[in-house]
Amino acid sequence: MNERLAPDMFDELCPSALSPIRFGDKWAGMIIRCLEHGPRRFTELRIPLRGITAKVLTQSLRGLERDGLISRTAYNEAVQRVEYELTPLGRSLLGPMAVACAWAEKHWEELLDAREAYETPVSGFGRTG
Amino acid sequence: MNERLAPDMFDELCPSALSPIRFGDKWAGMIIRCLEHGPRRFTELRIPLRGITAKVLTQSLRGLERDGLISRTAYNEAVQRVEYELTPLGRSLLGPMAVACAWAEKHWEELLDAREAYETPVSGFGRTG
DNA sequence: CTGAATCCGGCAAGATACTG
DNA sequence: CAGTATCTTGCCGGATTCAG
Repeated sequence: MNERLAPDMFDELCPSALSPIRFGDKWAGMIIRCLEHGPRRFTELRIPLRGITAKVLTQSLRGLERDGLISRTAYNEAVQRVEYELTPLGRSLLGPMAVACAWAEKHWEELLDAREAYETPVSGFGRTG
Repeated sequence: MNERLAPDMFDELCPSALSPIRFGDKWAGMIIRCLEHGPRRFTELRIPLRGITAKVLTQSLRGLERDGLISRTAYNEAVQRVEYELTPLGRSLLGPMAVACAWAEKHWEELLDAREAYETPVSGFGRTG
């Protein structure tokens, strides 16, 4: 169990501003998903969160810890090791997250259309017409 | 139907940063709730959203409109009147919002406890210990 | 009444460099 | 490996003022 996190675990434009539903800060939702199947190490988390800097990842993890959604465990070994894991409270968020994802998936086309329609108003009869 | 919006429709510290689930920007979730039972006027919306400035309300409304979640209708009458209303897409968000609210209500105490515990680490054995 | 214009402070997010 | 320190930039939210 607890296989490697795939580098392409998330879509290229994730987190997308197109979804109106957010969990925590910019990266929190993705981090929670990464922890869904067991504890993960700091560096391990950086793989699917392409390009996230250590500082930003630390910030987001601290926020989740503060909210009681994840726990942090440091091991005193030869090689430094720190693991993050979902708390029961954090795990209870998976339900609402699934609902949010289902909604986004179902209405993605509508969201795209709305955005496009707003950007290109009909023949100039926009707000100023 | 479509009674007045109560000034105390929302809790005093709403929107609260305590809930990790957000809908749109800071005010979007509350605006959507305001529109749940029918169209509302600009000034009418300002009542329950205590103290929101016209600029910020306009911004949030524009964002919701851009996302296809609400529609805007201006009436050419003696007194200027503009109404905002949920689109079917916007209305479809009420489900996920109910889920989010139920989650927050159920786990509110845990969230408070987590926050408090994080602020006051046990006898100094905090991160730096 | 329903905004638009302008200005501002604060904070989020990232780049970069450094550390135990 | 798992961060911290520092700096910079951009955006968010709000105050104030003005307009159709």
